[in-house]
Amino acid sequence: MAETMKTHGAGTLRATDAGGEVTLAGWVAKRRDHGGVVFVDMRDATGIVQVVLNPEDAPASEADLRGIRSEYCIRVTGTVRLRPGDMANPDMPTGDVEVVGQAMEILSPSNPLPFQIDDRIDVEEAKRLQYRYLDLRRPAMTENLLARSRAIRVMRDVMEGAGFLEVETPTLIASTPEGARDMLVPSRLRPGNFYALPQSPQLFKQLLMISGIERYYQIARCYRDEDMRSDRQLEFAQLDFEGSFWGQEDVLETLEEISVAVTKAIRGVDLERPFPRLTWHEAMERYGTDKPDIRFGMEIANLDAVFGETGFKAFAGVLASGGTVRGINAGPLGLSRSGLDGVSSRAQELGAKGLVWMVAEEDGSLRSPVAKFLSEAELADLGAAFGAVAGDTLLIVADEKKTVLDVLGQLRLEMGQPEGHDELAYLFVVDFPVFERNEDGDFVALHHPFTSPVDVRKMREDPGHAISKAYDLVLNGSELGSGSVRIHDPAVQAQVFEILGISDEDADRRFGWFLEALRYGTPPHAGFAIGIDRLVAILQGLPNIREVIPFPKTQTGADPLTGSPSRVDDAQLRELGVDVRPEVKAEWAAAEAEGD
RNA sequence: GGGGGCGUGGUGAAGUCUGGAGUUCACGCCGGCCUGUCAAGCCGGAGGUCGCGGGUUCAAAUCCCGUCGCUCCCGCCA
Repeated sequence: MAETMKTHGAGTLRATDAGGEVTLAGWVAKRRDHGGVVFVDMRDATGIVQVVLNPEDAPASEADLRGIRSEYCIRVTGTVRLRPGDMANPDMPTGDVEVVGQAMEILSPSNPLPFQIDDRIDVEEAKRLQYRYLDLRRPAMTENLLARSRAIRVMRDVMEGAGFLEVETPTLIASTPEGARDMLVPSRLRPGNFYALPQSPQLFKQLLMISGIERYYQIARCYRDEDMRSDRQLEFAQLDFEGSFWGQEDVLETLEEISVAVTKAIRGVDLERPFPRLTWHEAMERYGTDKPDIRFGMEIANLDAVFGETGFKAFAGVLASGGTVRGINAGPLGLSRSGLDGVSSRAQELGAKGLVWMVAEEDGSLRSPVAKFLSEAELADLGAAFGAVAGDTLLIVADEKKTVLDVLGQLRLEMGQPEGHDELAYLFVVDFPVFERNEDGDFVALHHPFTSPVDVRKMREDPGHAISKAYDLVLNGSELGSGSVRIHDPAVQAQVFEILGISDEDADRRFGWFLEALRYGTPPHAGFAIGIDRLVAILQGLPNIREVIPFPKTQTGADPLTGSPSRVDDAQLRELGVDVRPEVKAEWAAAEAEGD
């Protein structure tokens, strides 16, 4: 690569470079001025190396030599040498060598810093985002961007190797009010009209299948105008791909290839294939969630049979009304009475009416406030159902099924989820239902309405229990992405819309262009989208995806660095044919009066 | 839309419960000394609207009300 201002990367120098003359350019990560000799830890994109500036070598004027400060941008020409005596620093990759400066020039001084650029120092995230360009100088952040770049490159390698064509789809598209809120962009050429930013390239990639592309992929930027979380941003990146004449197995196999390659590239670990698979039903029954963390056991046990004829009124009542009794063996928690009561109130916070705890004793009995209401046989069966050994804590919830699974699934995570990220548990969740009921009791698509059912006739007869050809990829309890075999038959698509309560006119108005396209020899096709931010964050062992996004938004959608989002001139709005509503302007005025 | 946590010199924290002089610690910054350090060391110094507004009180970083910002979570995210 052409590089006229420097000959080497600071972090690349090794003992084998000793004796050579180098020119480095980078930043002052640390300065240690001994009055005579000055040590400078010099950092560039490749890492850090120690530079020795000795006044006897006259590498610079006395003013420059004493004047350099943290984060000054400097250039040094000098000789690489092995560090004398026992001065090697085993904690640095470049610690065997140092650069003896013969010439040092200050390329660009730096203001005093708003915070120290040091991986060992915690700084409030808002401050980091305000000065993100400084935050990104930290080696840990550089490392995150590197991991991200590497992940994307490996994804491209796998896709290109498999004959996929990278095709870009538009980001100014029609709004389809379904699913997440759309990010809207007003149109100047058609005042009062709006584009939406894509929540995913879904329909465009299906169009590409109809176009005969057969194998498409894209590193796609997607937008969802919903509230943020540690694993959700307004805009995010996905590896989106789709294949014609493809089924579920083709997609899952490709996903394994991608996951294996990315994990190898970032973590240096070889994953075992095939990945475990759970049906959606199994995942819900055993883990209380559709994205189980299977790095630990603590599976949910169904206790309905144990309490089939119980005299314990609370459980009997729940069972009589169609509910269920289930529990988890949380292992040797060693909690006091008040600690256990704390777990109980946590369960109530999560929506349970109550929680029964039991502790297995040395003699095999179960200690619990409700033990006196249970028969010998019930207690024995319970211990067996949980495989309880002395010291184990059993947590039992009785309620309607959804509540029980919700509460136990969450408690399971809170009691058992491992802290670290050393272990990586990928799995596929398959056989999702086609529909779920919303709060009004209407059917809504669990995945999206273009997902193919396994059996069309069964779907018509009993939509509530219909299985779809949809699947998710899960890593350590996080949903990395989802995909499905799509509907390629317009008649099936019409039936799905019908069950969803979307009238022909509605479907035609919103998706007519797409339904029309389906009528021109659409190949069977299937695909997937992997959330790149989440994948890289988990592989890097990070708690939130902002760490792997160079310029993320805060939870309220702001960028503290650039000040977005911001108000715009009335003149701009007028051109667009839109106006800010009076009540919003009133809020602005009130805030200004407050001196905000 | 709702719940929890946080906001104190440039940075991070303690102080807040139980009101009593802007008090403390570490880092950074500025100056001095110092030629082998590597989170250099020693000496000295500067630096504050305790997020903001209101209230209670003789007295508020501390108690009360409101508000803003950041964050975690629920809702939401087909």
